[in-house]
Parts: sequence; structure tokens; C-alpha cells
Amino acid sequence: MAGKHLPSKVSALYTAVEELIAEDIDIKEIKVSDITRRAGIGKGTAYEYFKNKEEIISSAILYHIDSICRGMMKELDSLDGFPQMIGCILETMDEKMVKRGCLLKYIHLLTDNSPISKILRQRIKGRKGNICLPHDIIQRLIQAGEDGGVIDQSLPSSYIEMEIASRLMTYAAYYTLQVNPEEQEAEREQLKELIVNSLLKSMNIR
Amino acid sequence: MAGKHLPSKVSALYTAVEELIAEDIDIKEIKVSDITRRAGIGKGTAYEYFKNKEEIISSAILYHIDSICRGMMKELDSLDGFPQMIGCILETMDEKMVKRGCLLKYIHLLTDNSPISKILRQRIKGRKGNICLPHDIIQRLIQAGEDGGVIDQSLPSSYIEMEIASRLMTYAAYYTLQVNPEEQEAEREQLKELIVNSLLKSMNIR
Amino acid sequence: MAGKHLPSKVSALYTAVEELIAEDIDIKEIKVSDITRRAGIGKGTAYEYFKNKEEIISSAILYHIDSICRGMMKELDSLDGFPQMIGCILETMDEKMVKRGCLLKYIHLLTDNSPISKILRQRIKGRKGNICLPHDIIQRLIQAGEDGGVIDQSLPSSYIEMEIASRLMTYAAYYTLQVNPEEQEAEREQLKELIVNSLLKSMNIR
Amino acid sequence: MAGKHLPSKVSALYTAVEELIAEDIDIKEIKVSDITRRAGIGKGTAYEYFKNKEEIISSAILYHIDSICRGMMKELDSLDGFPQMIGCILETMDEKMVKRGCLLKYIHLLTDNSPISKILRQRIKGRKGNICLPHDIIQRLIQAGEDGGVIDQSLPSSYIEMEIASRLMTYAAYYTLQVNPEEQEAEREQLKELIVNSLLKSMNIR
DNA sequence: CATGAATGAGTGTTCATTCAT
DNA sequence: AATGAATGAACACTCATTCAT
Repeated sequence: MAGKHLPSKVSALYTAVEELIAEDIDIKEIKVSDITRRAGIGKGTAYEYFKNKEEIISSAILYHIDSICRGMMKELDSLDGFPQMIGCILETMDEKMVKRGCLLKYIHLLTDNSPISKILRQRIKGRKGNICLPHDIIQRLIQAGEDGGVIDQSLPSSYIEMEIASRLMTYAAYYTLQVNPEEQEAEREQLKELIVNSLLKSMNIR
Repeated sequence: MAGKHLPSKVSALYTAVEELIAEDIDIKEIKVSDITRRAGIGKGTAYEYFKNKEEIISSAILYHIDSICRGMMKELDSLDGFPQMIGCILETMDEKMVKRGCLLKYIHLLTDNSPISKILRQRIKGRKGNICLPHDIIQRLIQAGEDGGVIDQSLPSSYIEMEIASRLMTYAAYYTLQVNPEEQEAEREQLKELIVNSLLKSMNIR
Repeated sequence: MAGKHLPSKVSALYTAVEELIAEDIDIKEIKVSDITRRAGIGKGTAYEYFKNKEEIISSAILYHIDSICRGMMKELDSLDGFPQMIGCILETMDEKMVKRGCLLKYIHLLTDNSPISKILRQRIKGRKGNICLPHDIIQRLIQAGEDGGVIDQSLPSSYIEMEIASRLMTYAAYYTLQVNPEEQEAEREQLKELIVNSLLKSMNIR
Repeated sequence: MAGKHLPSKVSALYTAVEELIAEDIDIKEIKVSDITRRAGIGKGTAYEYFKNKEEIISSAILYHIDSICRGMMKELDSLDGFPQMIGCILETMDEKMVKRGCLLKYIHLLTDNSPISKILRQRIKGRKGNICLPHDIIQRLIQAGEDGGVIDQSLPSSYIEMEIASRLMTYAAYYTLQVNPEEQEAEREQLKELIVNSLLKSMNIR
């Protein structure tokens, strides 16, 4: 993957899918005609580039996730230390990702039993090398934590992953589920601090 | 809600939906004819009791969730102290709920944008009084934690809820996402202990 | 097969297909909606009884051929002797079958490479017992010819079949290909006689 | 028609169509893209030379039939006598034509109701002069038969044509319909002799 | 009450044809 | 002249819902 140079029609399709998902439409409800109309191209054109609807949507999602994660990775590379990194991730979620509920939707799409979900899981297993996923970001974090000595290496790795993933997921969900946007706005900074502290404590038994 | 006395056809429909969901079929993929065939009743009969497909499925799910949560509540009533309670919940997940991925599916259904999800959210807002939901169980836990002094009352309540909910969700997801069942079996006890400890630490600033 | 009691919708579909074919529409051009509209039923209804379009059409054709051939068989049973029988068949063709080009279309459908053709061939191989086909009529004729001593039994059976089948086919084709109906009308009686005589000669070397 | 000098792209298209038909694909199933891909030219190019798909295919078929029939005519010119000629035709069918089922397919294409069939019939009526067709070969045969005295001139010409055409068609069909190639191989010589004799008898009342 | 046969609106996909390059 | 990317009309098939029995 990586940025590469997508054919213009493909990139129009990807953008269309991204927008539709951002508009809170159920993924399974999206019609091929919705996508192509929004992309400003003919319906048949989509089938010049993709085998079927599932391919179109799953490719768009993978591309989008890959972009977000690559961007995040780059940011992380410029930072030093686990606390800074986790803070940066939460910060970035505030800025763009969660605005669109992307992370949550990604979780859905992976844990679902829908056809698209099945394809996504296959593709992720198949060519993970090229695609940058949330999982890679968590691994990066863990590496930084172990290097910096904030993660007790005697803890099972699955526990560590769970602790980090659950905090990120929940922070993502916090946005979409919370009802009073103003109240939430005020609490947010405190929340992030609490989350970072709680994470540090939970990964360090001592 | 509560047990009440459901008409026999309704209860057959609820059971059918429960079974179909347990069979790992995508909810969107479930057909009315699947449900009625499995329930052993005529297709038209379903429409004597429900307005449409979404009503059938969302009612069945709500009923199911209500049952599980009521059962859990009863168990919690017989216990004393936050740690015992959270332990009991994790234990129960081991025994039945997670086996079927129910909790996770419930999360999906609430955070989705599918028609069923929308109806579920509406109904939960509308008549929450009668229905017992996971949220109520978390509130019960928090109450117990505050009474027992293990929760620092100066922390924002949304943070507390998040910490608890995220641990439960992730423990649920751990099952469905993990691949080697044997390995996971061995770790499980350690994991539960780590989770309880981590939770206690994170809710107590001191 | 045999007459049986077809569900009324099925028989409506069969009649519709028969009419459409009789109207000289290319079989591959027939749309499901043409059939159901003509049958006066909903499009979905066709799919209650048949798996797909090919099934609908091939079943209708088989049914139709079976009816014609059964009728013919009954007529032949009341006759005695090869020449009478072959005369009767040509006569019947004059009366109804060829009017509709059915026999010719049957030949097409069997020697084609179209999807419907493939299904027809399969079905004929699969359950020939129940279905009465032109081939059975030819066999009946041959039997009568051998019994009556007009067929030289030393001739290869494939040759005998070919001689009979080719005469019947060509007589059928004569109708549809000929252009001046009046002229043909006048010749017809002479033609039939010539055909019968020629057949008798060709099957008897002596 | 005749050999002329076809533009190279046109001749590539004709060859491609010929090959595809020889591969036992249903004519209706042939896509323009199949043809142009096989011809090694761009899809748009086909439309530089032909108005539409039907034109491409029907022109290719006519060209092909014309070639075969012209070749046959040339062979017949070098022979003398009806029996020799009919024998030569059957021989040639053994060698090449029938190998590809061409004659049979031609019959189909003329008696069909497909769009291609309609165009073919129109074209044949329209400019028959230039195109050499099976019908011309039969006329040639009849001429030779009458000249040689083996055809009773009091018989209606339509009968004579039918007798000859039906024998040729059936011999062609014999190949494609027969199942055991070896058995058929052995019978073939006898068959041809029987056919010639039967033809001679049937055209000579005396 | 209960049924399931009948329905037809709605959708994914194909492919002949066009046209800017 | 040659191309092939783009198009959208057309069609098979599904399934939620109805209603006569």
C-alpha cells in the first residue's frame, strides 16, 4: 500500500466511501450507486477496478486505515517515551480520527460477521506486511514502553495489548456515545490525563 | 419487561433469533423466513405480533439482554464488595455470555448505524425503566465501589464508567479475537486477577 | 411427467413460455418479466417454483415436448404398420406441431451450446424414463418397421435412425423455410407421399 | 465477396470469431471484448469497421461460409457425375467442416430467431450474388444429377432439394450427436455409401 | 388467530457502445 | 486510424410484507 498513485477513479471511489461512512450511514446500507454517484463516475466504472461491492468498500476502508496509521506512525517516530506517545495518540483522536468515528467503525468492521468484515480479515491476514494497522501502532507503543522501562516485562503480552487497546477504544467510544458535547469538552483534558496515568499504573505491577 | 408471560409464538420467535445470532450469522443477513422457520411458525404470524423485521429482532435482543442482566443483578445482590462483584461478572462471562459473543454483539448493535441499532437505541432511551441493561450493572458496581470506599469519589463519573466498561468489553473481545483456545485457557485466571487489580488501582488516585 | 396436476401458476408459466416461443421470439431473448407478465403473475412467484430462468424455460419446453410426443404415441398405438405411422406423423405435423415450429426449435435447443440447451440435455439424460421424446417416437416407428418387415435388419441402426429423423426434420424445416405458402400447400400432399416412399426404399436394400 | 483484400484488422476479427465459434461457445455468449482481445486489436477498432456486434459476427460467419463453399465449388468443378460429387462432399465434411461443426452451426444460425440470424437471412437475401452458400452447392449437385440422368426431372424441385439437404445435414449432425467416436469411425464408410445409394434411389422414381 | 402463496420494489452486475486522446 | 477507459441501460434474482383462506 502506502500512498502510491491511485488511478483517479479509484481515489474518487475511496473518498466517496469515506464520506459516506463518515455520514453515519450503515455500511451495509451503502449501495454501489450511492458510491459511484458521490464519486461522480459511472456505475460500470467501479467494476473496471473492483470485482464487486465488497471489494470496493473493503479496499477503501483498508486504504483509509492505512493512511491514518501511517500518519500516526510518523508522528510517533518524532516522539520519545511511552507517555508522550500515548498522549499524542489521544490528541490525534481528538483532532481527526474520532471526529469521524473511524476507529470505532474499524473495530466494528473487524469483529462483525458481515461479508465485508470477512473480506477485511482475510486481506489483513493475507498481506499485513504492506498495510499499517492499529495493531502496529500498539506494538510500537509497547516497544517504547518496554524500552523506557514503564512496562513490567513479566506481564503477559496479551494483557498489555488489551490494556492499551481497551483504553483507546473506550476513549474513541466516549465521543460517539456521550450525549452532551459541551460537558464532554470540559472533561476531556482531565480524562486524557487520567487515562495515561491509569495505563501506566496498570502496566507496572511493582 | 421482566419474565412476564410472553405469548408462545413470541417466545418461539425470540428463541429463534437468539439461536441465529449465536450461530455467528451476520444480523443483517438474517431473513424473516429464517426466523419463522426456526421458530416453527408461519411467516404471517410474526407480523401479528410485530410491525416489521426490525421490531422482531430488536425486541428479541432486548429481551435477551434483559434476561442476562437481570440474572446478573440477582447474583450481584447476593455478594458483598466491589472486587467480589467484578470477579463474579468476569466469571459469568466465562460461563455463558461470552461463549456466545452476546455481549460483544450487543456492543455492536448499540454502536452500529444499522436500522436495528437505531431502533434499539430509541427503545432503550424510551423505556429504560423496565429493561435491565449492562449500564445498570455498571452503575450497581460503582455504587458498591463507592460504598466500599474503593472508588475515589472525586473522579469524574464518566471516567469511572469508562474504566469499568472498557475492561469488560475487552475481556469479552479477548475471547472472540484470540486464536489459540488452549493458550488462552491457561492465561485466563491470571488475566482476570490482573484486570481486577488494574481496575482497583485506576479508580483510586491516592 | 405425464399430465399430472401442475400447480396453476406453473401451468400459467408453461403456457406463457409456449406462447412466447410460438411468437418467434429468440429463446435467449426471453426475459423473466416477459414470461411472468404474460402468465399474469408476479415475478417473484416464478421463483417460488423454479430456481432460475433456465429452469423455467427448460421445464416448460420439456413439458411441451412431452405432451406432444405422448399424444403422438397414443395415435401411433391405434395404427398398424410403418407406412401408416409415418404418414400419421407427417399429417400431425401439418396440423399442429410444425405450425409452431416446435420440432425445429427442439432440435435447435438440443444441438445448441446455450445454457438452456445444456440443461435440457442434462435433464433428458437424467430422467429420460418419465419423459416422452421424439427419439421415443422414432424408436416406435423402427419397431413397427422391423415387425412389418419393411426395414432391412442388416442395416446399422444409426443409419435407420438418421434416415427417419432427417426426413422428419426436413419436412418440418420445409414449412418454416419455404416462402410461398400457397405453392407449398399444393405440393404438400405429393411431398408426403414421396417422402414415405423414399423412406421405404432407403431402408430396404434388397 | 470472394477472397478480396480484407483490411488486416477485419481479417483478424473474422479469424477470432471463427475460432471462438469453433470452441463450442454459444454464439449468444460471445462478447465483443472476447473477439477483439483474441484478434489482438482494440475494442474501439472493431467499431471502425462494423456498426455493431451483430454485424461483426454475421459478417465473419458469412465470410467463413463463403470460403468453405467456394472451396467446395472448386473441387466439384474438377469432378464429373452426381455420385462422385456427393461422395466428395461427404468426404470433405469428414476432413474439415464437420470437425468444427460449422455446417450445423450454420443451419442453426439460419433457422434461429436470434438477432444475428435475422441479419444473416437479410444479407443472404440481399446480396446473394456475391456470396457462395450451401444452397448453391446443392443447386450444382442437382444440375449435375439432371445432366447425368440420375434425377427424375418430374419430381418437384423442392423435394429434390430437401432430399439432398436432409442427407447432408443429418450426416453433419451424426458427428456431433454420436457419442462413441470409435464406433462411429468404423461405421462411417458404410454410412456414406448407404447415404449415396439411398439418395440415388429416392430421386429416381422409376 | 394462523398461515404461506403471492408480490414487486429494489440492487448488484454485465457489456455493447462511445469518444477523448 | 487506433485505442481502451468510461458509461448506463438492462436484467436476474431476493425478500419483507400482505391478505385471502
